[in-house]
Amino acid sequence: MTTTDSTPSPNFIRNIVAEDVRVNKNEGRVHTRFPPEPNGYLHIGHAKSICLNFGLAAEFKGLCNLRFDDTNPTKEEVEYVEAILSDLRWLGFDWGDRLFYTSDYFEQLCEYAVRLIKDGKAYVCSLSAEETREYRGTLTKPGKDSPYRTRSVEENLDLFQGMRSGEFEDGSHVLRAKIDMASPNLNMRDPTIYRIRKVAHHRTDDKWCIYPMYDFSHCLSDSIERITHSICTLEFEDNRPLYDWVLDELNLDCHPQQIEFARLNLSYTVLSKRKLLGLVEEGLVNGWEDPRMPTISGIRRRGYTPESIRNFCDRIGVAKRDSVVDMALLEHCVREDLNKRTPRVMGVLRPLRVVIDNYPEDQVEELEAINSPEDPGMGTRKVPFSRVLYVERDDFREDPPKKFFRLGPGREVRLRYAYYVTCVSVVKDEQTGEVIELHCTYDPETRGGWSEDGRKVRGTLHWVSASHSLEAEVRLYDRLFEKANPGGEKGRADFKTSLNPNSLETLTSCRIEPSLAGAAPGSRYQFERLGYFCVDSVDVSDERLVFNRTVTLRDSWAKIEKQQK
RNA sequence: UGGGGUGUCGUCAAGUGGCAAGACACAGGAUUUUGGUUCCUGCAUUCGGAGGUUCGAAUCCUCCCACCCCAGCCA
Repeated sequence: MTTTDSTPSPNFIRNIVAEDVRVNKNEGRVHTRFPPEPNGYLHIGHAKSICLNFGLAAEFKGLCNLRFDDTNPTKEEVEYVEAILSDLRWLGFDWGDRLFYTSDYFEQLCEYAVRLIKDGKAYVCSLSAEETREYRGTLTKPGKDSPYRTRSVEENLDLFQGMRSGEFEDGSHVLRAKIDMASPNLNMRDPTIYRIRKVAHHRTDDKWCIYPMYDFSHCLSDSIERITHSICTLEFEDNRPLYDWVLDELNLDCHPQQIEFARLNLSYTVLSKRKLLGLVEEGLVNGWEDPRMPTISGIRRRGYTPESIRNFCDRIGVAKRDSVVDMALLEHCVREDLNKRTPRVMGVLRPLRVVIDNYPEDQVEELEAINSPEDPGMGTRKVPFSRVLYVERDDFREDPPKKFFRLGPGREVRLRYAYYVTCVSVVKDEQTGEVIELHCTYDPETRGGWSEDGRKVRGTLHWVSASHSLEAEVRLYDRLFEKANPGGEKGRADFKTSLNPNSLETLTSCRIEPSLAGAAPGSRYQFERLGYFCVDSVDVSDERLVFNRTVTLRDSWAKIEKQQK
């Protein structure tokens, strides 16, 4: 559990709910719901809504339902409902026995529609989609009444029954609410509430060929479930009068309050199902679970913890203004969590061979290493040391710049938990001039990395024993987009043009310390000095270790180096 | 140029007539066998702008400006 779980920060929705409870509105009940449409995978933006809805219910000892808003069979699939269910469980939320589907209510919804027709509040309109658009008017010009608006109740009842029983083709008729074609709010210009779709539904199959629209079904589903606070995003503000209209006209005793908040935007990525689906369909990423995706399943595979995501959602707040949260905050949250919980381990991403000239050929020492400086309770392990090692290529410079504390010709550094070593010579490839091997000497008096004489070394390097280390593949992930706001830029440029071509770098010859043999899929480690990594949960096998880099460690040397340029 | 919303630090965000919280980021410094972690310090005399009310305004009033959403038989 994270420390912030119990201290929610104030926000306007919480204030509304707290006040409602205080004055005993809804008999003091708090009942929210999370209502995804199963037309894609959940992303971090949904996590904000999930944490808000479930969090409010928990805080005020209420309930939160899970409801699949499955009213459009052309876009929805069981694959998505299953993915959503497993993402929600992984995030750590529990809806008890309150898993619902709007499709559960199709019969009841249909009865409500009939009631509206009988009350003269709805009519069957036989305009084509295009004609409907023309009749609707524009932002500045009022619409015109449909010629079908004055059909009799009997005729409407008959036609709607015909729609339901499959007598008509898709698009030939719709059921519309009779409100006001001159309303300045376009949503109130006789909105469509039922349309014909002769398409199999993932749950009701071909039982229905008419499906209710969002504006009709959502408020009614909320009311049926006796929801008290119906929380949605800002773009539904204009739909609120319609939400209220339906419930008022039907005179329902349970009339939930719709409250809107700003959806999450995150820098360097996009959070829209449509755009994410585009990336998946065009093969620009490897599916919804690609570790670069801001989807819950992508983030999970990347190595994030549910706790870090929930903590992030608590920290970003809830408000009505459009905003873009810095990706650095998400990264901070996962580092904070992983720092406390992961064991440290040594792995060399880009190996450079090092021979310790004065170390006996056949000798191997088992050196003790601490598993976590954050938690001594995690104990220690043995790491083998021998004459031939690998260190990180980045840790050697033939011509070290200022403030470079690592290895260079003639320099002495500490090998973590091992010895002080001094670089005595450099072997280069005759053709390319590339450094391919270092020769060092070690000081036997510094075993464990301490020196009796108190002399100091500036740098401590991670390393592995060449013959004992394991080969591994490591995937380094970076931001998916180069632009901070790829979705929200002005102008016409396609968001995909700012995709980061270097968002994935695969390293195949990495060397990992032997304690990682058989590491479980999904298990997380800190590779010292490099970052947090997890064993990939998809591409694993007995003979192959694959790691995903969740996030780098903060790197103040990188900043210094950048400043020097 | 219809309607609905929103403007508080680089980025989020509290604040609802009485001294502008906090977090991230950033910049310094201390500790450190991870250039990690941790710790300390600094970082909005001013709240989109201009007027007004008031002893007192980010909060109330007036006007203006900017940005976001709405013309699916999507949600």
